[in-house]
Amino acid sequence: MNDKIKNMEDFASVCGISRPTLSKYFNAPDSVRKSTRFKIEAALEKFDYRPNIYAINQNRRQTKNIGLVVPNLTDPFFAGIARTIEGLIIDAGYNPLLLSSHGGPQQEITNLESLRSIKPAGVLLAPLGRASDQRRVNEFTREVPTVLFDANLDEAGEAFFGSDNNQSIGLIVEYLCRTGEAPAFFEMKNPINPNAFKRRTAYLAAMEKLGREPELIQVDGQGWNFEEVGFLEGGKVISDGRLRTNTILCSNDRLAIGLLSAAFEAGLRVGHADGCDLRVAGHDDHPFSRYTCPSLTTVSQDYAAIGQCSVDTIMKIIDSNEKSPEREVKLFEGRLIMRGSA
Amino acid sequence: MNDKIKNMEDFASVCGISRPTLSKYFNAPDSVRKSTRFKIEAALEKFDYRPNIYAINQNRRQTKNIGLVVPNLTDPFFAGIARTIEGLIIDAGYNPLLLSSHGGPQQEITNLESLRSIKPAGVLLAPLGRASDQRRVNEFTREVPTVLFDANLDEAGEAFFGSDNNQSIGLIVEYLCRTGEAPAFFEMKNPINPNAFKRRTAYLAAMEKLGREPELIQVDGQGWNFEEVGFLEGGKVISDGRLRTNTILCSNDRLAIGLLSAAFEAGLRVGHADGCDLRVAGHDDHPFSRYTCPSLTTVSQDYAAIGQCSVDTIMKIIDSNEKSPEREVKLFEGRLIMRGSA
DNA sequence: TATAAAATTTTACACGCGTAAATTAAATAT
DNA sequence: ATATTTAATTTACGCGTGTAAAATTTTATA
Repeated sequence: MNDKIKNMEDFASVCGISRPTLSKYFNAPDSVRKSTRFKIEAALEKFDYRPNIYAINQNRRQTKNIGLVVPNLTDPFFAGIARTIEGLIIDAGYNPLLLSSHGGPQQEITNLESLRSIKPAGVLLAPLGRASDQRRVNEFTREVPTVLFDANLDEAGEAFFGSDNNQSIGLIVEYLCRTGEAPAFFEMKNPINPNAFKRRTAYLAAMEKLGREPELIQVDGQGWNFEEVGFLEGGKVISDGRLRTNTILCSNDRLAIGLLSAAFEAGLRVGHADGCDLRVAGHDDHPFSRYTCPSLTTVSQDYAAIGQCSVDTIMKIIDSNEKSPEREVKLFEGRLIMRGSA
Repeated sequence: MNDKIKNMEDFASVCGISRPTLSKYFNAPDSVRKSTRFKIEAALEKFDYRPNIYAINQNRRQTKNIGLVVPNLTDPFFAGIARTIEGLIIDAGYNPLLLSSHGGPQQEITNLESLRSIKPAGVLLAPLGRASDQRRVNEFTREVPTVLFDANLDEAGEAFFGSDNNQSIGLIVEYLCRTGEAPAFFEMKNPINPNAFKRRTAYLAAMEKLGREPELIQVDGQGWNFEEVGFLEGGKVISDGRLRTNTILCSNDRLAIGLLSAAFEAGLRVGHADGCDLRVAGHDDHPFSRYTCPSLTTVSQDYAAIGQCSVDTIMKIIDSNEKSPEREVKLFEGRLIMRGSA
């Protein structure tokens, strides 16, 4: 009892059973006789043995690891999604490995490479999108079962689940047009974030459908400091008096947060009430958009559903152990979140 | 050349060298003769062999893994720190494993347990603080070389590096007193986040030192939704007219963000300019505090230094392969960030 | 060129587990 | 009580690497 348990062999002997049986127990506790299960669990109380994870993974045909790659963890939006999906992976009996691409295509590839060495059973990838190194991502998805979410890439992975930008942007454009002046669309000229181009296109389509003249406000700025871009460039737009409308729809909430800050400093009153100078709306229902001044009108994405669907699908692929014949694509609808800013 | 390389043996033969030499190369490329290094690297171009990480870690005395545990990744403040430290770990030639405790002591222990099975060379832990299961954290730190940062726990780990709350709170209290009315201190009655109690104590000490009457505003609220608490409870404080001063120092920026939102909705003008009703200050220099309305006056922590120091120390411990005789503690000074709100 | 030093190879063993086939023991059904 | 099913054991092998010691080759030094 006072000797150290070093491996499964030792532990099997103190349990009074054989090592292969023990191995079976650790892989599926219910697959052994009840009486032996009690023996094992009693021994587990006394000794603090746990199987060596490296030896396990070296010999298993498949690991229980699932890779989870998001574009940028310092963006609370992705941090929230990641946490949700992490939970779903654990519930499915797998071990999530969370990696952030930090907004860069190089890091994205590095993440996939480092996942490859971990031999994951599957990967859930929210790619950077246009910025991604498509060739190398495709190469990866041919070798490892992968489901894309949030942003799509041509023919990469077994499936894609994301938001229907046409529907969600259409929703808020319609709302804005119905309740006031038609919105201009505020975005970065060369946006690095996923879905930016989709949203631009969706805006143009929605405006055309409503018979309104679209107005794109495309500003300079690099990288992922969207609040800063919204603040600096939004400030210029305001002070230059370039606006033909009093309503601005931002490509995402973080740009809107910066723009709200610029409007505040310029002394503009933002909102839909009488006496307001400007209406501002965003997209994503960012965790902080409830607490901007005024609170931000936006569209929320159904990330519970997208996450659940992504995890279910990767599990199905893993279990069936075969690539699905056709690539599944499913888009989820956004929900209008009406608040003070528009 | 068309046969698959399955292991180091196979790869050694196509390189024309022995397997142990190859093993040596992968562990330290410069430890082999230049001519053989070229042979290996030429072969690496042709074949896509990479050593099996599970076999490696099973046989090494030590893995190259470093655990990195933060209280809550959905808080952009911690997400930023985590990213910084991740980079430092990689630069040191180690493999970071990032885990978030999601604000809960149970998850914190789960994280440590799951790290244990990975047999990390060392762990950098930003604990929950008062909420932590101290006994079990201590148990862990006795078995695995651990450096604490951000929040301290009695005698846990080999070292602690964090901010000097006395200095930083003292700094902003002094500033606020010097430029206007003395601040009340806004915080949660039962705060779950690290450092909250330290800051309360620091506030009381700073006020006493300046000969001012302290005023604690301790509000209800649970969990990590600090913005919501700041908004809801701050709104009550404002509407109840409970304030004896026009200046509020919040325990952290996220509370301040909520409070600013409440003040805005109540029609109060926040800032230090003439005609303002309220001054609000925070602590941490949260990534979004630049873009609140008005922008938030706060104190920034020196996380570049804290991160660097933590990584350097864990590396020193790993290299020397011995527990340091005494527990090192080092506190870094904060810097006043003067902006519009106070 | 002889010698010393460094790098490499050979040999051999270890790590801790998964897994498969054949055998034995126990639980369940007849 | 016997036959049948189910579970456990035994035996044996494999996974892909680290690592140590001794023997050999290559390179650097004198």
